[in-house]
Parts: sequence; structure tokens; C-alpha cells
Amino acid sequence: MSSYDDNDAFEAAARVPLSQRAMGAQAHPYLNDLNPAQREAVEALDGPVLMLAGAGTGKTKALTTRIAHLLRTGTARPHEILAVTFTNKAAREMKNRVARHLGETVEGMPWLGTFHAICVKLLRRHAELVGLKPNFTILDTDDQIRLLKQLISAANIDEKRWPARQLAGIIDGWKNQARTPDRIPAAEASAFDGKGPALYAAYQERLRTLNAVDFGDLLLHMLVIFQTHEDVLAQYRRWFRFIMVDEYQDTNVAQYLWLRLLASEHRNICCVGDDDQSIYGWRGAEVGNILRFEKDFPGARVIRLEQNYRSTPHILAAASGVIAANQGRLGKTLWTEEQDGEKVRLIGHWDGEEEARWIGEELESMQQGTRGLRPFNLDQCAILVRASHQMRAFEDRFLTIGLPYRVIGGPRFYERLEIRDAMAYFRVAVSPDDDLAFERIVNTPKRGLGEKAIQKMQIAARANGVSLFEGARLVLAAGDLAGRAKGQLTALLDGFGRWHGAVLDQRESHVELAETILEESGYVAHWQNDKTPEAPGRLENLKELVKALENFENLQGFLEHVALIMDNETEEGGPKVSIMTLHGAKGLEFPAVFLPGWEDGLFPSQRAMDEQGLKGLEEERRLAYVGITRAEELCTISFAANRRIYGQWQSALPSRFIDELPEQHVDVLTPPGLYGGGYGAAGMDSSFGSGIEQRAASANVYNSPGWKRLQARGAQRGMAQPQESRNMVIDMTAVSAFTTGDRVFHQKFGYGVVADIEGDKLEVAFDKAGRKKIVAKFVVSADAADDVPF
DNA sequence: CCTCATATACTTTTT
DNA sequence: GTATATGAGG
Repeated sequence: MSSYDDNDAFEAAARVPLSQRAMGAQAHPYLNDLNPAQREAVEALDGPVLMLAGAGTGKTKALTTRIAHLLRTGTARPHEILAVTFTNKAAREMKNRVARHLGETVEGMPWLGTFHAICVKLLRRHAELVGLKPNFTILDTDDQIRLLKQLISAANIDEKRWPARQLAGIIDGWKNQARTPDRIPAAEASAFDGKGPALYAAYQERLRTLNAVDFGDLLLHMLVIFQTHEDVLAQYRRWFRFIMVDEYQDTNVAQYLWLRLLASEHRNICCVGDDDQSIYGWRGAEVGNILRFEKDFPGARVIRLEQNYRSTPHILAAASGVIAANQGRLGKTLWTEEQDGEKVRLIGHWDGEEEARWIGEELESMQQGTRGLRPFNLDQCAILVRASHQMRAFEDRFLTIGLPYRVIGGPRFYERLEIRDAMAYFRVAVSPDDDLAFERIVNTPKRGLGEKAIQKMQIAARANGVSLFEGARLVLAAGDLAGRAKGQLTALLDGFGRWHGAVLDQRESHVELAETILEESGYVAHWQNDKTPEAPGRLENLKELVKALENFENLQGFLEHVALIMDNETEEGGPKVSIMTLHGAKGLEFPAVFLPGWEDGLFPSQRAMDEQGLKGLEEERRLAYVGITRAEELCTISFAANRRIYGQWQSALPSRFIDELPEQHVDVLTPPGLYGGGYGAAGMDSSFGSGIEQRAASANVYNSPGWKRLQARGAQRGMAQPQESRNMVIDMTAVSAFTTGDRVFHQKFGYGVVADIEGDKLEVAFDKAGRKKIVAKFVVSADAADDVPF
């Protein structure tokens, strides 16, 4: 169907003399933009290359220039280059940057994409070799779980003791390891009450009858095909004459084998990665792949990109100090030509709330410029947390002080097909001239309104300078449509007429209206009639969508909300501080970075250490390294002595990673003197200095003198004192102060009116959030809201 | 069939 | 503490 079916094309390209690539910088001025290491990586086109690219060393630049160079020198044609990434975002970025190198005239690269995207393409062509039809569907995680649930109950297994989630994890793990059901090692056969392998086999069988695959299958099926069909493998070996892999440290076993099969003949493979940034071991990534590269490809050139263009020397030194504690690294020494800069700042807090408060205040003053720093715009600041539940403290705090923020990596719910369709219906109902939305759903479900019909509408719309919706009306009026299409379109437009009217007169609740729209439009029926395995899930998602509507006043408000959280590209409003997980921050950079929650147990995560031991700890340490190296100018690490976890107050030790920060690159800040000027500061001062050697010697954080002092201080003052005294302020205004009808304010729900009082609980009818039962102390009189010292 | 109450578990996340 | 899942009951 497309160029890659054309065998002659690559045969011809294969005959392009390799000597052409010896052309130097004169012919290729872009080479002058590179530092020596980058240039070496770009010009080493022949044979295996391992590009060890530290954080901020211009990895993507080297990689994209390398592709451009392959093409510019005529060494390869676009379709002969296989370039794999892990995320669509990375693939997009690479495509854009290659295109920029080459000018717009060059055709796209058909084989630049994620492992999964490329495997889908390949698998559609060879589906029958693994018993699938080319139009197989791809199940997402939810579908997967649903299927497994069925299988588990069919096998008479107690779903409670053996949850489908767990089985899904096990099967994913096997797939990552490139294990088909018949190749489960004996040691793992006992998984899932000994029924793991059988259920895995049943699951694969079921997928096949459904003509479906899950994400892991995309790779595994292709791998099996390569392993069992030499002719197919041979074809692609000749095809993909040059292979490039981004983020090689994140590859799992299946991906590794897949790549090795394709590359082992011509060995033109260039893997780019950083073993120090391997943070996805928990989902099957094998650091071993990158560590082993030179063994797999003897004679490989190892090129280290070590000049960092991102961070100041102090930040680099701090990151290097931490990562140095890991064993078995390939080893890199990041350096920079930068001279000055702030040390990494370290600050301890009493509890998590205070940490959030301090960061909020710091962000506010940083916009003006504070502590002798240049002013920072909020867009230049980010808060990187270990676990997403840490985000809430910041959201709550920033909401109350009105600091604009954005959470990156939220739920993906709104990206689903059925949700976007439903949203499109809502959008047209709210504003009929939303052409994009109208076009999306005009023929979904199928109404016999194909390309031609839509074209007619568009022509009519454009000719009269009206919306597509009006255009459709005109087409109907002109009698330009016949038969089924005519009737269907009439019905649809009538429907939207009614629904739009209902939006306007607001008599019906928006939740009911939404249900009506989905029903009457036939969209729900569309999925009910759909027999594919994912249909039930989609219906459930639609239900969920309707339920989510309850939290909003009307459809407009809901759509606005979703639009904001959906496309962070076209985001409106002023600058905002970003909040995201450390994992989510990989590959990004910010002038100012806050790293809160550096406490043992939280970071490094207790679970990672319990389950993975030293391996887990080292991955956590790499995560710390990733976090620090996100910062360009200012990096602020903080921890709290107390934190509420699952509703319980727990005290914690400062993270062991804090002790690994080289002290000459760290500035210990004193927290503001709310309680007599800094238990934290006193503790911290001494924790530095002598603490480091002691801890290194004993490897026991509990022995840290700094920590002991910190604890002693805390005990002296009474651990609970600070937050109690804070609540007191509220208590006094609260408990007895309210009567029914009072106007009150709540941190999260905003303003409302007291409807009922039961003991210490109030029932409040909130303006926006509806009726809720609230413990009185969390609410203040609306008049006093401005004075409350939150 | 839907709602309410109780129990339970709970990093990280892309495809 | 909160979200989710399941079971009982209306």
C-alpha cells in the first residue's frame, strides 16, 4: 500500500555508496553546531554506537542531527531508518526537529515512532501469522482487566483473594520478558495460586477469538513472528538499514530482543540512553540492556555526551554526588562551562502543610525576586513529587492563596474516544456553531453522512459564511441530500434544536439533559450494538462521564473545565507553576525546581525498597538524580518531619539522599520563624557537617546526630503543638459560632450557607459544590474568611 | 435495578 | 483520608 512495500526502493537505496557520508562540515554546516562528542555521534553512521547522554547534554539534538545527516549524505532514505522512542511526544518532537533540519520538502519518516506504533503497523501486515486478522483491535488496560475478570470467575477462582489487577500485572510482566504462555519458567509457574500460566494461556486464546491484542502483545507478537518466520525477519533486516533507539535504558526484554533480531546482521544500530536515568524498572525496563550493549555488539563505539547545557555547576555537582552512590554504573561526568549560580537549597519543615505553605510563599516572592535571586515567572517553576498523592497538599494550599498552578499528568479519561465523542455532542448542544465538534459526531454513529455529504455542508457553510451546523441546514433546505442521509440529518438537526433549547432554558438539569442527548442521538445504542470487547467499557465510561457532570453547575462549566485540563498546549490564562511527578518530569527542564517530600519511606519509597531491595533503592536514587537535573538555575529540596499519611500522623527521617548531597554545594535555609525560628534549621545545620561521615560509616540514618537533635527539639516543643495551635484559631470561630442560615467559607468547597447543625458537624449548602456535611472546624464565617490565617 | 453503607487498599505510568 | 468495590436492602 505504501512505499515500504516497494522492494526495489530499498534495493536501490542500498546501493548508495557509503563513502558519501565522509563529507565534512563544509558540505554540512549543521555539524558546526555540535560539540566534539555530539559530532562524533552524528558522524559515526556505520556499525553499533552507544550514545551515553547525560541529562541536558543535547541528546535529542545529536539524535535528530544524526538522522538528518543520514539523509543529507544520501546514506539512507527516510523509509530505511527505523527510529524508536517510548512516547508519542518524543516521537513528535523528533519528527519536528528532523523536519526542521531538512526543510519542509522532505517526506516524513514512516518508521519514526514509538515501539508500539511501529509494531501496530507491522503487525497489521502480518497479523495472520499469529492467528489474527489485520483489523484487530487494541485493548486498553480497562478492557484487559474486564476480560481477565471473566476468565478468573470462569475458572472458579475467588476474585477477592486473586484480583484481576494482579493477574494483569503478572501477565504484563511476562510479556515484557518476552514469555509466551508455553515458556513460563518453572520458578514462576506458581504465580497466581499456580493458575497464572493457565489463565495467561486462556487469556491469549480469548484475545485471539476476539481478534484483539493488548499493548504487550503488539511487541510480543511481532517478536514471535520474527523468531518463527525467517523470511519476514530477513525482509525487515534489509529494510531497516539504520536503527536508532531513544531512551535505551528504558527498554524491556521483549524490546531488546526485537531490536537485536533486527540489528544483528548489519549492526547499524545506535542506542541513546543514560543508565543513570533508568526509572522504569518497575514496569519491566532492564537497565541491564544498556549496561550490556558492548557485549551484545562487540566493537561498539561508546560515545559519552557529558557537556551539560542545562544546569549550573552546583546543581550538577549535587546530582552527581547523589548518583555516585549507585553501583554498577557506566559512569559519566557531567560538566558545564557555566561558572556561577545558586547552591542547591535545602529546607526542613515541621509538617507537609507547612512545606506546602512555604513553597507557596516562596513562589510568590520569587516572582518579584527575592533572596538576591532574579525574578522567576511561574511558568519557569515546577514542583516535582515522588507520588501523586503529594500533589493534593499543594493544590489545596495554592487554591487558598490563589496561586495559579497546573497539574501535569492527570487522568487520561477525557482522551478516550467515547468520551471525546460524547463531549462533542455536548459542545454542539451548547454552541451549535462548534464546527469541529459537529464534524466529529455528525456521522457517529453512522448516519450515512459520508465524506461527500460533509463536503456539501462545508461548501454551503463557507459560501454563506455560516457555521457547519447552518451549512447542514442549508443543504437540507436545498434538497441536496436524499434518502437515508436526508432523514438522519434532519433528525440530528432537530435533536440539536431541542437540546440547545434545553441548554438555554435550563429547566431540565444538565445531568438529565446529557443523558437525553446521548440516548436520543443514538450514541448509547451505537455502543450497545457494538459487539467488540471494549464496548461495555465504553458504556461504563459514558456513565462515569454523566456522573462527573454532577459536580458542575451546567454543561458549559463542565466543558470549560475539561477544555482546561485537556490541552495543556492551548492553555489559557497567565503563567502557572507546574506540579507533576518525578517520572512525569523526565525529559523536561525548568529554571526553578522544588523537590518536596525528601523523607525516608516516601522518597526513597518504602515499597520500592521492600520489594526490590538494593535494586529498588538505586532506582529511587536515579529518580532523585532525574529530579535534581531538571533544574536549570535553582533547585530547592525540602522535607517535613511529620506528614499525614492515610489519615495518620507519622514522623519521618530526612531522606538518605539528603545525606548524599555534597555539602559544599548545598545551602541550608532557615524556615520562617513561626515557632521561634527554626527547629528545622537547628537540626539541619548539624545534620550537615559531621552527619555525613557518620552516616556513611554506619549506614544507619537513625544514628544521624542531626536527626536526633531534630527529634529532641520536636519532642520538647510537643510534636502536636504546631498544627493544634493552628486549628485552634479556627476552632474558636467555629464550634459554637454558627447558626442555620450563616454564610460560611470552606477551603475546598468555597462559599455556602449552613443548612443544618448536628453536634460538631454542619450541613452546608455550597454555592458550587452542592450540599455537604462538614466538620465545623473546617469552615469559617464568610465575613471572617479574609482574616483567617491559613 | 439502583442506592446506600461498609470494607479495603493504597508508588511511579506509557503504549 | 479518600477512592473504589462489593454486598445488602429498598
